Amino acid sequence: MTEPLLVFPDPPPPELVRTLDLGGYNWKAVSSAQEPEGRWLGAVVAVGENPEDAFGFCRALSRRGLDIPVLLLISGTHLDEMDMRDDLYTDFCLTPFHQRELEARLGHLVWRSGTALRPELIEYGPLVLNVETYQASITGRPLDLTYMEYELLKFLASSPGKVFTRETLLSRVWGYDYFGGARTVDVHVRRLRAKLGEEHAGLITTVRSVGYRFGLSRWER
Amino acid sequence: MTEPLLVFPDPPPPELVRTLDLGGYNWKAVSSAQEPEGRWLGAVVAVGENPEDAFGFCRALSRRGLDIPVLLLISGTHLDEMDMRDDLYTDFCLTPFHQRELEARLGHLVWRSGTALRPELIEYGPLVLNVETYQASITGRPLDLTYMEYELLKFLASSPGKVFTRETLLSRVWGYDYFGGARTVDVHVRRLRAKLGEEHAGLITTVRSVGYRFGLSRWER
DNA sequence: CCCGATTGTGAAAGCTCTGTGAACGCTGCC
DNA sequence: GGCAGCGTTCACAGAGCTTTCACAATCGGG
Repeated sequence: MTEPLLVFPDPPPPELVRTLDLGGYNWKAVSSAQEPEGRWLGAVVAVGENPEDAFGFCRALSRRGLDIPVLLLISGTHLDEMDMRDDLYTDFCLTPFHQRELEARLGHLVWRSGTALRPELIEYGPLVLNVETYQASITGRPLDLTYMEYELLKFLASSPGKVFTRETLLSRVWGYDYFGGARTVDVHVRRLRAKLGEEHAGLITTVRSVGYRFGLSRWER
Repeated sequence: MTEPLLVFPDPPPPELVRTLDLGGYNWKAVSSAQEPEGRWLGAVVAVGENPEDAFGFCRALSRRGLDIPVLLLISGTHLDEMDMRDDLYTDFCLTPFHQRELEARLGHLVWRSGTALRPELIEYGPLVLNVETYQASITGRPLDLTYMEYELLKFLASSPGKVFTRETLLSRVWGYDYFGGARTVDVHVRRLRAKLGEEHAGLITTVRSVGYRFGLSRWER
């Protein structure tokens, strides 16, 4: 079974339920962004009488670090509410909707999270991470990484060049509710560097007083 | 002026032309994917009687390596044609469309290529600060800045031409509760100037008895 | 042109941050 | 129970950065 879709609000509009069930989707309705745990394929958010409820939900999702595509169901009369809120949604569908259109949009959304957001291979220069098999290799040489090492490297390598603070890494890699010392990150980075080998240890650079960065150390892009 | 939108076919449907012009978009219609040269914000592809024309155009775009978002204009009767072609488009809009919906989708498409694809940059003349990667460069040459140097330069460059007192800089860059001497600012400015190089040291000017300013004021020079 | 105020400069002290080795505790397996 | 692998924590030392200070240079007003 594939990962479920997150649906807001709870209960959702009946015509949405119908389309989701007819399409064979695995879904779960919630009434707050605090509830969802684990992994989600995407979110379908119905904008009701009070648009702020829906937008608040979207905002809470991204604050919690759930980086998933969001499909908005919105009536034409509320279209203006979407101005300047591009960051809160991925796609939208006007209500009342045609069954076929929503199906197409859902399908596209799912396709997107299945490919664009989740490549099975993460490659950067000599480094290759196979997300499916949990294998990593550099210059063809296989890396024997532990679970946390793998997760950390995967997260860093997903956004080459971007600097992450230790707090961000702890919450995104270890879990948003993780409670532990920031030096844990240091130690894992050290072991990663050691396993990458002297030659490639520089793939992970330290940004003093900020955190760590993967790749792009020498002003490219 | 911003980069133009690519529109297919040539001539495009009149109601599309109307929306594009009303929205103030810079656009150009083409009848083949071979024509476009240079940079494009995205593409709007109207699917007509013969859907294969449009899809062929999209396919040709990606084959040419134009990695731009594509908005499909398609009638409900042709929705089935989109099955298994998720890779050819980014978003779609059913025809006949409501002016307001197409505007919203266009806006979202443009927003996407303006942010998701581009790093967050602070630019001023030859200076570029990448906020995400904590990297800075001038005339393409990378600057190796320390944390405080970077923060100070970022703050100054965010308001070109504006003069800041040392006290303001201390409270805004170092922190509102910072307790230290004002000369600290001087020293950091000096090292920034040194790293900017003789040629660009003047980017930070001293305003005697007041403070420092980044960039040239309108009245000088 | 002189003098006080302000800013630039070099060096050194002091502090913060990171790398590192080692130890601890936990878990699952034999 | 003993053991091995893993994640976490800790203490310490070194490196790098920030801040301070004294002094030189510069500016502007009288």
